[in-house]
Amino acid sequence: MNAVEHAYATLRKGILDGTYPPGAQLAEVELAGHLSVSRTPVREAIRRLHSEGLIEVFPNRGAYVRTWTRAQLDELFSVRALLEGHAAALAAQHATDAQRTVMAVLCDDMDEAAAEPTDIQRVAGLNDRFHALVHESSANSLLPGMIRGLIQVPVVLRTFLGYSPERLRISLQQHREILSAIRAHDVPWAESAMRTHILSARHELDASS
Amino acid sequence: MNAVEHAYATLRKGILDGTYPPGAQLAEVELAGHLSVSRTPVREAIRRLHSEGLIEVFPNRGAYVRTWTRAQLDELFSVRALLEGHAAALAAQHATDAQRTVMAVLCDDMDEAAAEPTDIQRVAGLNDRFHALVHESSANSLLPGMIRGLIQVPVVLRTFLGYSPERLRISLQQHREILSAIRAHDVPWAESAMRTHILSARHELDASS
DNA sequence: GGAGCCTAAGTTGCATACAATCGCGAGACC
DNA sequence: GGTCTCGCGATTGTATGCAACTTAGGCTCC
Repeated sequence: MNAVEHAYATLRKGILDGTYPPGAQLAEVELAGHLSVSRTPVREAIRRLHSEGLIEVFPNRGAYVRTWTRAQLDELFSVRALLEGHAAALAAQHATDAQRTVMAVLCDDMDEAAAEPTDIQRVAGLNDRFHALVHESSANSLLPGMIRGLIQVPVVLRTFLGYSPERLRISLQQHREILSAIRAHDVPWAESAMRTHILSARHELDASS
Repeated sequence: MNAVEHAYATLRKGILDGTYPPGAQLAEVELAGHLSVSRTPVREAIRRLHSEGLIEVFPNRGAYVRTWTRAQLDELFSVRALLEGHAAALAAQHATDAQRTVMAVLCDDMDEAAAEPTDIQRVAGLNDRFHALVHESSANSLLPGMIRGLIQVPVVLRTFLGYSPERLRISLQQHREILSAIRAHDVPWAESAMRTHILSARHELDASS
């Protein structure tokens, strides 16, 4: 793997898993030493993470892990509901049979993984793949990239981990409903089901703090 | 101005005004010489433009001005209608009196500038400011940045320049309607008027080719 | 004659050295 | 005692040199 990719992946992972908590400074020389690369690829990785909104950059003063306010997270979920709803609507029109089949398999796998309380991490991974597949099925070349920039925010990813078994069951049921709508080629239903799914998660976030 | 900013601004301008046409290669050494800076800031500017979707980067093979297909432009306008419509809806709820006043002034200025056929460029500038103000008035910290990434595509910017006097009049009238809706705090009206404005522009683009 | 390889030129990727800028603290002055 | 200023340490910003990769051309071999 090339140096930039290595630095980018490691930094991103560190931000998401809390190694670099919100507000922490990302000093170039320190990171370069830690990653065994020079400052150049570190700088490039930092700029890339900045463009994705994961970190803030102050000219001549360094880069810091971005902090999110409650209000910003609410805005984020609103926009996400808008875009993911649109993606689901398009998926209801354009998803291929193969894509529908994989969605069903992912739903089954999630049910299975959810039965084991220790597999939460695995459920989260399958959840990501399910959503990514819906975006991809929209046959729109812009949406996946735009949504990806939204859902990688740490808090969004961690939302899933705090779910109760009951709440998790509801979330998986919502996936089933989205899939049903896409299978039925029912555009408004798909859009609405996805919006419900996202806004429901936002409510959970608000309630849990 | 620092070197990166200089390189970024110059490159971006060159891409938008056609100095670097779609598909053209952006060689680092050549640009560095032309801009009187080293390759380092040029590289950073290129990466930034890449993250904004204006150029494509192939690892080890260079950067090229992005080309847009008809289908991608259609998708772009669809997403834009979605996001700008949402922004208008929020603006109807949150715009301040001062912001509404400036919107009205911008509409007046556009009418004035549109009377002179030579001032098309000025109309385009005022149009940008009007839309940016609506985004800002949404009181949402994510939307302006996301929409900005969409509307800076060369073809989108140039759409305006090809308008007939009659078509231009319609566009300005649509601005007035959006403003009326925002003034009336009528959320669905504002969203709908903005969507109409964007999708109408998309139709114009389709028809003119 | 055609396919494959090999070499060389040109480009990007990365490392390192130097320059510019910022922030903080010590000191002087009011 | 408080405030302003100067200077130093630390960090980012930029330039340049070398390494690695890609590609195109010509050559050899089949």
